[in-house]
Amino acid sequence: MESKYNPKEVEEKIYKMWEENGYFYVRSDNTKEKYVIVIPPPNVTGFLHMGHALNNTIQDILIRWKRMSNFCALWVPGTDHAGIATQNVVEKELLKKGITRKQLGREKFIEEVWKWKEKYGSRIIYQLKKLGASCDWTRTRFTMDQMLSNAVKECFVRLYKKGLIYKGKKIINWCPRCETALSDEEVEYRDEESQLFYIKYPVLEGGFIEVATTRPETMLGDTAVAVNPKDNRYKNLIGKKVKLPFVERIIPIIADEKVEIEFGTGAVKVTPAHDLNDFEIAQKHNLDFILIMNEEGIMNENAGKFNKLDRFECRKLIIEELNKLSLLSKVEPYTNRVGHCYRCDTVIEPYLSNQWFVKMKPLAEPAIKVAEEGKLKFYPERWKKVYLQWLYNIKDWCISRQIWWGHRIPVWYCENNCPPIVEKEEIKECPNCGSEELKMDEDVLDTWFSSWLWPFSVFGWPEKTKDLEIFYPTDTLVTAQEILFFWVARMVMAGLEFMGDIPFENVYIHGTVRDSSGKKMSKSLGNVIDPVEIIDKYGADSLRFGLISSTAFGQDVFLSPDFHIKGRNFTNKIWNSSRYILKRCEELKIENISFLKNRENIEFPEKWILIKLDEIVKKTNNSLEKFYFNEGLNNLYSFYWHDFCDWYIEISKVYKDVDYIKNIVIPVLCEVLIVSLKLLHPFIPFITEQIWQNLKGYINFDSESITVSKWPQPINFYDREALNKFERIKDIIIAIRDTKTRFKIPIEQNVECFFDGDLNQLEKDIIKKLAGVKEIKKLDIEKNIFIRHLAWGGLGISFSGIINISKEKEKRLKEIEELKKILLNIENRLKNEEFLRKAPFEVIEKEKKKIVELEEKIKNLQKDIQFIEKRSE
RNA sequence: GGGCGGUUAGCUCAGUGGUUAGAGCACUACCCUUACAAGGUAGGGGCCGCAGGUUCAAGUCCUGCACCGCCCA
Repeated sequence: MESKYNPKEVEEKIYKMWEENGYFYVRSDNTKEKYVIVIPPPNVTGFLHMGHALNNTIQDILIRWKRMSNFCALWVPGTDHAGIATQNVVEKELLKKGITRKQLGREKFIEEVWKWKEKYGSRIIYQLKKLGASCDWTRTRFTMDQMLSNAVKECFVRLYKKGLIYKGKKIINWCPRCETALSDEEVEYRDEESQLFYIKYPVLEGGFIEVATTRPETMLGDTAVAVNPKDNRYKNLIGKKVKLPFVERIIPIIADEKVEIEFGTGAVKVTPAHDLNDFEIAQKHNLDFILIMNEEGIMNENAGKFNKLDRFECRKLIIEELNKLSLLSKVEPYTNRVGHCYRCDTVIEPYLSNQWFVKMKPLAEPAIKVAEEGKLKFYPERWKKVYLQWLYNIKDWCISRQIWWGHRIPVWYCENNCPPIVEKEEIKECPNCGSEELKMDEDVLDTWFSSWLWPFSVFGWPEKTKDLEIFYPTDTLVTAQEILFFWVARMVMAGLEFMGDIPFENVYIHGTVRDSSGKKMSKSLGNVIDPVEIIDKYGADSLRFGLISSTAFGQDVFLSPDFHIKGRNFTNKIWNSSRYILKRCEELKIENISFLKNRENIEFPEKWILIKLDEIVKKTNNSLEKFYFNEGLNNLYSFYWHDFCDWYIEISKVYKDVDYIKNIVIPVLCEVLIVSLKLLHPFIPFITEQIWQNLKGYINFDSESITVSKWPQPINFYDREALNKFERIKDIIIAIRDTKTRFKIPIEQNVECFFDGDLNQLEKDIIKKLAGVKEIKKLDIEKNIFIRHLAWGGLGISFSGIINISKEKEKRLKEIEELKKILLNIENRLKNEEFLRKAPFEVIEKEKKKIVELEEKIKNLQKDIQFIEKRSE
């Protein structure tokens, strides 16, 4: 084994070994208790980013832990077809060759997308493997697969026949760049510094009425001016007519309570085809709906002389012209929220359009119930409130998209205006009139309309498959807060609607990965840390360690550029410590080591580390049960590095009795190593597996690979006396080291020591080795020594140099002062009758014990000072 | 406007009412001691954002305020 751990050489090989042995593959006829996770499917166009890395590391930890705990642990992987994003990517590729989508035509274009998918669609899968994700790849799904497409059609038809899907003309969010409708969730709102324009509309009967707007170009589509009926300023104008500039349309001044008296002038222009509020007002007042733009955001013939102008060009020009006509009375700076397309960031246009919708209220009700009743659990729990809030105020979901890549809406229209035909299979003939002139709906469905079926479509629904029967419902969903509404809530609705049960019991929501200043990582900000680069340079284990150890339960993660260093150092530490243990086994030619069966006749250091090991098994289980991954990992880190390496391994070097070493020390070293590796395996799978493989032959293993080994269980091993003995030795060693450091005695220079308590030979040997001591004798103050008074007795170190008396005294005086303060606090606490009456017995006892300890510490420090003073005489 | 989260060491962060508030990095001093310098040993460094309150006991619970971030309208 090399002295430096090189993950590059190891990780790829190990992953291949796991796959070849089929460790992640789960048979449907497995009889073990099952534990199932479905992956949040990444975009097929995607690159692995830090969010994915965190999300999938967490899932991998859970699945590896459960797999080792003898569950039938299934993690279903896959990707989604990301309609708009993928179409955009392929369009861009084609444009490089000078071909537009429209030139190519629908069928040819779809072919191109599939070609692209075949070529690049497995990139993210490959990257997940690099991360170490232990998915059952034989079950990899894609939302455009035959099986999953079938589920989408089934779902659409069922909901349509139930009356929960309808087509309607409504104001929707339109992206003029993607040329499609978007759902409310797909619009990102941002505060933007813009301007509020005050425009004078001439009233036919004379004078003007002034309206305020941030989007003056929409005036071309105005079909009314509205005021609040309570607004005294305008009471006399209600019912009068306005002549709209430019298009010269005569429109009424109407009264509607929705108009805010305080906003702008109190009079608002009403553009029913380009604004949701105005649309609602228009429906109430029977106004006309006039679209003034085409689907690309270019003004149309209804815009009169502004026809063919881009919407923002048009805005500029309108302002200029209004100015010329003296109809622009003022312009104010104004901050408003502007909607942007979540895929391409283009400013969204509210747009009157004929689209398909899902009626959400009836679906939301059962999804609300399962959360309220606690059947569906959220970790951290606060997300339940956010989830419920969204469901309480749910609006209908616009599911049609005017793009080509996706599931085509299974609806056919007959030339004779018969009712639309909604069927799963292709329709050749109108069931109403028999006509063969049928046209299929041009639109495709929102990608999330396939994702919300994911927890059961991956198992073959609506077919009654074996997989579906045993793996649904799944157990835990691990996801980020950003898609709580997009995805999580909708999956719950779909699960309850189509399967009659929640799709998962636990929803663990982790935070967002941010840079160290708290900003989201994004390419445009240039603050991205690329996980693939970290894996290539430092290994997946370093990445996983860094991510998990710095992600507190449900909190956002702020990553500094060197967040992976702790993990790299730790893996190196694990590597070298096991290298040492292996070396010992080789030197002593021991093979087939088994763990100790009898722990009676072993020395206290062995007992101590085994007690600590049992403790860490308990702690790790506890942390994993609660989803406290960082706590679990950090405890393991501290145990492995500080308890095992710093103390036990060092002590293990002290023994000279070969039989004891062979029969006890080596088995203990191996047991602690193996159990630690197992506990660490879910977090850092590669190095733990590599070491497991290296130790084969030396140790009797319960399995070929650590991946499928048995998860450690606590055995409640405890021995108070051994712990006390260990603490005593530890204190003495630290005191000697500290004294040596203070007096500038090199740590490797062996000094003479004096101690007035009893020490057996082993204890003496340990102190000698770990503290650098030549000989330990009975305390003899006549010698030229420096004494410190410990709780366990006086400790002297032979010393002939010069002591900085005042410095030593000062340090101790300061310490005494601090201890006295604490002592006083505790004494007061113990004088407080209410404390004595109300505090639990154990707490009071603890406080009393503390008093004794503190008093002794103070006494010992005072003894130290007396000694120092005497020496300085 | 409503809601949620955060504010703890120089930096990044843990801390699930009950020891004298912790870790990693950085810093200081000494050390290449045969597993590991990606290491070892020892050390310095905190009005736990501010102001009240509840409690025998508050970094932890409650209220208000300030600042930072997010979500929804």
